[in-house]
Amino acid sequence: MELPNHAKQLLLQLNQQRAKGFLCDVIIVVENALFRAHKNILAASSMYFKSLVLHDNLINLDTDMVNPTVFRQILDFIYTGKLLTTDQPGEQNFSALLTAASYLQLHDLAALCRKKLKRNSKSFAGKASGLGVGRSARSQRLSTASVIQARYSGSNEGLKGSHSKELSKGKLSDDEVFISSSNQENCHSLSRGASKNCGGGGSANGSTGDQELGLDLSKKSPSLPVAASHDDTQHSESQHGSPQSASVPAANSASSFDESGVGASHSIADSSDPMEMDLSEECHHSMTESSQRKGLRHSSRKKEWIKKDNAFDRKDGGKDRDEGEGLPNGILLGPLSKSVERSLAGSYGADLPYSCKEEVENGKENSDDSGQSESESGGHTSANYVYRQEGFEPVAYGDNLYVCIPCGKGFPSSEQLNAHVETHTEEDLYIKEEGTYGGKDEAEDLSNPNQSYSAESRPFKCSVCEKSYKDPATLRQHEKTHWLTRPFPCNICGKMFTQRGTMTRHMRSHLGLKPFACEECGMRFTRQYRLTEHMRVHSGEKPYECQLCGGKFTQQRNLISHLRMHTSPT
DNA sequence: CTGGGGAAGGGGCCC
DNA sequence: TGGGCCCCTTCCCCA
Repeated sequence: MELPNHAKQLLLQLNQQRAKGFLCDVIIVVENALFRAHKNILAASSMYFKSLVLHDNLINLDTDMVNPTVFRQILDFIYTGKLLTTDQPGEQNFSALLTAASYLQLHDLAALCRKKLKRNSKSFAGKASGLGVGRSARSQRLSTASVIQARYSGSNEGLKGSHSKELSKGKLSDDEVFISSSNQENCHSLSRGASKNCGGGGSANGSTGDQELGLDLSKKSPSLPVAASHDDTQHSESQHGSPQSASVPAANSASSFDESGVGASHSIADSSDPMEMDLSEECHHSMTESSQRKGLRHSSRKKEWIKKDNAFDRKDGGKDRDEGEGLPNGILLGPLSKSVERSLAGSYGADLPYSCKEEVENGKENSDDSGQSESESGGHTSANYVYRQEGFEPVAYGDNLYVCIPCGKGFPSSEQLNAHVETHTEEDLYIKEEGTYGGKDEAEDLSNPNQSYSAESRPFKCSVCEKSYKDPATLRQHEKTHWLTRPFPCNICGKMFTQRGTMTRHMRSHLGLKPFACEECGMRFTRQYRLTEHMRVHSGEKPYECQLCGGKFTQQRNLISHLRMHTSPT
């Protein structure tokens, strides 16, 4: 007995899950693009992947061996068994595919490509120029090898693996020759241990030297400008979307996020399949330049690397704001991956401490939110950066490395993401019922004093409820209370908050930070207000008086609970 | 044992 | 970004 389509259906489901980011537990960084996938699938497809995903949730691939376009094809191939063609000329594409497949130990795919190339052209070796790499397979191989040697000589350890051993034995296939020259393994292993060896030392992006310090870590996340200058095309509509109207990528190529409209000159930008979350060239370059001009801030007007200064509380022992400059764990690839990996090497595995933010905004709430989010929620030991894509909803916010692809919301853990994904059965990300929203009850709404304010004094009205505010910032702050997903997670317990201040305050309780001390008794408090309240114990002041019985209280809240006693039926 | 008050912790939210 | 205030809740003490 056998279900004929079982495997196919299973793969289909998995691919759909990949499209949604559901249960994805690994991120593959290719040059400037992120791809999400399932470890099991990758491990099943390649021994190389298997070794990579064994210990890491983030995989950096050697950009000399694979570019985002090719990797997207490969990922699609892994999940579907089908090789989708690109705009690239066939030979170039297959050549690049062969290189990448060899590198990734996807032997079936490599064989397929070889066969295809042989069929297409007998002179493949002389003609083929690597896609996006601009070299022939042969020269690519050689140059890569030399590059690797220059960069990593003497640093092979840890995962340095069977490939190099086999290479030394001279029994490698073409595929395997590539692999041995990959820096991936080195970086991979180093990233878990002493990734500094991968960081300042070399960049697979080919930029010179020290990218590790290329970020302007002192820069705080700026407020997001309004109105994107949409470059064009595919996803401009999503720029106008509220959080729930984020573009939903097609499921057949689930490889992450679209960056259409930017980086058009990039080698992958002309792909018809808008799935990469691609750090655009501009962004990437700005980083590179920045790294080259260490300490200088990039001048990209449109996109920028922003610091997610997430030391939760400076007063409370938050790390120095510029600590990132001295971060020890340089990562091999570009700044994003470096930072990602660095964060992965940190205390809270899934942190995405850096990202590139594009200052392209629609000026709507979601944009602001992302901006705010970017400046918030962070590990207590790392600065966070978020890559913000033009025309795309907020993606990975700080620690929220796990991003729901359909809506673009980020989550600090895969569990939370998975829980969130299930909510997509709901039409709306807002809990919006008649007269009830966001867990608030009607009574509270009706008692909302704000409603009595005139429209003149409070012109900024919430689109969800009837509350209105004096300024847009407060309105934005308020509107977050309607969101299903709270943007500010606690890095310790994962609890989510609508406001950073609340999260920061919450973090104090984790760490026992009580900056406010009573001069009388030495008792310490997490909040000034508590100290003020407490001081009444010493002064004997009881400013809160029950109008019914005359009872006096030091705390208003105790008066309130006392009043309940009066009013309760019992 | 129970209920009330005192004191405090923590979250929500507006300013 | 932090302060301030509101709310809910808990813990402890005591009558």
